[in-house]
Amino acid sequence: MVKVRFAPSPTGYLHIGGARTALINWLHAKKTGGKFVLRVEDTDEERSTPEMTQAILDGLSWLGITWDEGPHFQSHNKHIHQELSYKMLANGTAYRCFCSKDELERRKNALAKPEEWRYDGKCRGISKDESDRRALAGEFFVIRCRIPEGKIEWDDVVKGKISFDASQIEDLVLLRSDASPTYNLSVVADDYSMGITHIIRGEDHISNTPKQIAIYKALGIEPPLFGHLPLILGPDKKKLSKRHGTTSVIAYKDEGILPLAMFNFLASMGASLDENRCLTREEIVERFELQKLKKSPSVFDRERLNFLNGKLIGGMPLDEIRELAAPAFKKLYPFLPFPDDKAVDLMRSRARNVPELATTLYPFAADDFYYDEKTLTKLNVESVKKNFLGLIYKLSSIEDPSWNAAEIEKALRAYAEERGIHAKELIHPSRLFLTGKGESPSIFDLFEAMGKQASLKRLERGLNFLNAG
RNA sequence: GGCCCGUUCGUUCAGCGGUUAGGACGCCGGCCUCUCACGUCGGUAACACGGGUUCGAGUCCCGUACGGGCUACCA
Repeated sequence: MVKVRFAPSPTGYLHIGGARTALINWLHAKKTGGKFVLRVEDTDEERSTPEMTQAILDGLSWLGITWDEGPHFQSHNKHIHQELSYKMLANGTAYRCFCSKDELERRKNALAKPEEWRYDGKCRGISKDESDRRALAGEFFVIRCRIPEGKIEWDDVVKGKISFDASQIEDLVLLRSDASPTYNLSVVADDYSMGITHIIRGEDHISNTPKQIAIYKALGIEPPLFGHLPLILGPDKKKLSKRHGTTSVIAYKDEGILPLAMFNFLASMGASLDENRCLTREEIVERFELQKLKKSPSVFDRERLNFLNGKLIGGMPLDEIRELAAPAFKKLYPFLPFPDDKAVDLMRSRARNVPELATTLYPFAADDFYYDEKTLTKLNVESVKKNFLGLIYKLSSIEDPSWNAAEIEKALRAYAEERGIHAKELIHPSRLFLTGKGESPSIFDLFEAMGKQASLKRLERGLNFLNAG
């Protein structure tokens, strides 16, 4: 059975890249009927915090990524990892290195090209007896993995064949001088003990893979399958980072991005889904194929995320929209009543995110809004002063039960004809008075959704405003 | 510097030896119309370069260029 894992280190929020890695793993698990396990790589005690762990969990949950197992904490397995390194020491695939950091640094800098430094294997040849003796005597040491000669290669699930010459890989440290296990050791140990079948992670781990394969082999274990995902780039084609603005996935929640939109967006990077709408998670699972992922990196395109989000909002069931918009509205305007469904339904098509929708709902709840300056200056003030009292009178003559878009339109157009003016002369100012904006949905729908009383009140307010000013 | 990975419209995803190189986002224009959005119709725009292989190459191979990643007793 397929078993995959997402193994973040809790040293920061769940960022876009991590979220995508998690998502791909999740999709592959779902697609194959496998399991998705969550493992927190908290072995860096300096930088790991419980808050960050929680933040990552929250991020995943928000996206709708659920885990079948875990979260496991890598730090809990420390002693197992230590034992493993001693096992390697015993079978000769690892050895003690007594070089101090300073000494290593010195040797490195002594090189003509220090940047080409790799551990020189100085302690490789120390005999077992001498090694034991020095260790016993209390000398500090690290345990390093003995990388055998030859090639280390694997068939990457997404990239294809990748090959490293062992000479390029240094004898990496397995156990530090404080006896704490190193990342590569811990990862191998945990992946093995958890029965992980596919290690799907970011491309930035490619160079770790030969090291880990070497450890698997030293331990006499068959390595799992590896798949390395291309990174997500910023608009400048560099690895996405804080410099590019928001990278924490959860921050998009506050920007009004819906989890499903983000899910679609992330799933579509490097994969071909239906580009034109938001799919359900199930549909995405159906279309997903690990082997078909693109090998080259993608640029994070906020425009497309927005598009997807807008599509999602436009096509959602009304009650779902209300549930999203109501809290957002409450947050913006704590003391105002939330407008009814008619208003929500009317305004949703032009909103690309939730806060935007909430903002446009304001005129339905209150009438103290400002008028858009630009639209105001374009207004034919004289015409309004001349005609609006009559318009208000005309509209007020519509009986309450007949207050609907069709009737209102009939009345307004009839009135325009009576006065010998174009309907636009009434429509545009009405729009401004009703919403404060120069653009809105159909004015007649607006009248209807707002209700007779509120509509007329807003028209009066507008007229008074112009008369006063 | 070394090693590894990559390279189709501005962005994104198709294309898997024979296509007028397609779809989407963005942008521009038309339609709809009371405005904006939606929708719809149309337009813009790409195979990094050079060599091979082949009757034929975006598609296969090799170089070059460019981009990216890694190069810790971090993960």
